[in-house]
Amino acid sequence: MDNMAFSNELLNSYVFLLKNVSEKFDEMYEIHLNEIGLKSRHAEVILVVNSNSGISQKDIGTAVKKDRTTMVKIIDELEAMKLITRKTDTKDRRFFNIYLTENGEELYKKIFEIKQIIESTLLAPLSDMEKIQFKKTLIKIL
Amino acid sequence: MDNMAFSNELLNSYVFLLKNVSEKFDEMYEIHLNEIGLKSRHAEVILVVNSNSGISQKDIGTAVKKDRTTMVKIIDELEAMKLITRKTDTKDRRFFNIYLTENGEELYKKIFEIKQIIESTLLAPLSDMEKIQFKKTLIKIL
DNA sequence: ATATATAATCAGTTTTATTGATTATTTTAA
DNA sequence: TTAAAATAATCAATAAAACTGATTATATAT
Repeated sequence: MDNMAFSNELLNSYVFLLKNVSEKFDEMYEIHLNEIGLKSRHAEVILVVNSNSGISQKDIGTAVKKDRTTMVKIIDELEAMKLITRKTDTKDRRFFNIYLTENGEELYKKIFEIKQIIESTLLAPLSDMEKIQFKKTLIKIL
Repeated sequence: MDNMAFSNELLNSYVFLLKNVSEKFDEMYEIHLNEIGLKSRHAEVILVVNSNSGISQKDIGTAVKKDRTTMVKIIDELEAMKLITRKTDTKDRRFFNIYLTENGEELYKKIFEIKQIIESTLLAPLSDMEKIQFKKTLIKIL
């Protein structure tokens, strides 16, 4: 392309800006996750299970916006990696309760560190005030 | 899930907030695009071609982060919809120059309107000052 | 002239997620 | 209390999107 920089029209569009900023975070996130042998869909589930120990597959799916059959696959993968365990719910045996293993908890900590690194790297151009305002604005939109 | 609202930990993470805000925009964008028979990967290309008339398939690919073979497919689809045309570059016949048809230009206008609607809807909770600051911050991060 | 490089294309594959049917279990309602 | 309806997880088949690697046509460099 003659001009690889972003065009004025695009720089003027919130949809475009958000998409690109979000992708920038995602790309960096993915690179760091690959280094610890994870894909982002695994990390995502580990984060959810960490803050909702014993959650069901279905509810993890709701949280990460994946359907029930996709969750079976992802949970299978995480179980094969020994990062989570399925335990049949004693009150309702249709459910599995999902828990992090010790390895899973350690990996959670690493994922958390990665998040911190990415945020401090990519938000470096902002002042502290700007960072706080940025977060407030994002929460307002959500 | 017991508590479907977002957890404090997640609300405190820029990665998470950005991802979710960006998804919120995407979802609404997709709904509106479906109404005019487009997928977001088509709209994306129409926007690029609109502001870079005659651009090559490869360079569109660079702009929308898709590889050469994927671009062949998407351009084929857009051509079948009569929204763009391929014309062999007279200076270097390895290239196709891609142009919007009249239909394509009309659809571009609709896509632009959709963007405006989405932005004014989703950014409604923000004050004018906040909107301006938000855009400045996004540009700084990019 | 010959070798190298590049844009577009095609066939085949991979990845990710979906649909629809099935099993096991629980809840509802007659 | 028992038969019907509902629900969580699973499985097989399929779909959608993108990629890999080989091929063709053309252009550039030595």
